Amino acid sequence: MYKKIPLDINCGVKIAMEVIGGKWKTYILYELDWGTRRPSELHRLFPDASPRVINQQLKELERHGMIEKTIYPELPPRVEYSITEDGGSLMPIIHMLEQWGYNFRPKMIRILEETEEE
Amino acid sequence: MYKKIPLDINCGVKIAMEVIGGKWKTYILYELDWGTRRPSELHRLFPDASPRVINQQLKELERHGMIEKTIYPELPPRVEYSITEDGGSLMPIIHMLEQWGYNFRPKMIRILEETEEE
DNA sequence: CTGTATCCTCCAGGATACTG
DNA sequence: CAGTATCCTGGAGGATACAG
Repeated sequence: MYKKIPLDINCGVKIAMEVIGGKWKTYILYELDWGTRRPSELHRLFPDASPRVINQQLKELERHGMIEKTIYPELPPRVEYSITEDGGSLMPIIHMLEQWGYNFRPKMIRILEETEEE
Repeated sequence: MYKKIPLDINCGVKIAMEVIGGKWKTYILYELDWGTRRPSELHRLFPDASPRVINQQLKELERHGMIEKTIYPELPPRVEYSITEDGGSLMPIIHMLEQWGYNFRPKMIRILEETEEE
């Protein structure tokens, strides 16, 4: 039976997955890799995700040191997120995943059609 | 609100994740990349997973064309799984994930300790 | 040995309402 | 604008029993 280990800390793949596995994390990293973004901008960029969830994912990415949060104590308060060096080291992997998935896309579409379990 | 799209078929990353995202899939691919394996061998290799779950993941990997199943109609029946060319094309990515995670491991351990939410 | 059918638990992620 | 607190639900994946 599976033991609820805090995380398979001995498995590199699992560690990486823990960091990028969140539903919106790769999108966020991809976006921040282009430049700094404010929370409200991100919320607008991902209208399919509720703001709460985006904030959640931002918090985790920040905790893992993939992104950085800068708070400008203005009125109203302004917040900006940017990618860190560690976060940047993730981009090559994300691009590989994207490329592979894109190449596989035609086959995936056929598979989904043929085994249609809609 | 998030629409239950059968899969973000337009996002390469999500397609790749769909294929390798299962809890035991990378382990299985990793193992089959070394050589052919019978189900019972895999069950023994991953004692923390119930056989049912392994079979599940095998089925999905097969459906996606990452592995191949060969049935020898003997008594008792013998079955062997092997990795396909498409499956093999996944290995570089898995190795990158593993490498990145392994490099990040020390930091991850520190993060887990400091923010201990056990 | 290989595989399916049942049942159940847990939690990521979604909706909503609210505070500063 | 930024952020938190509540509540809720679907589905991945776990245990177990059983069939070919």
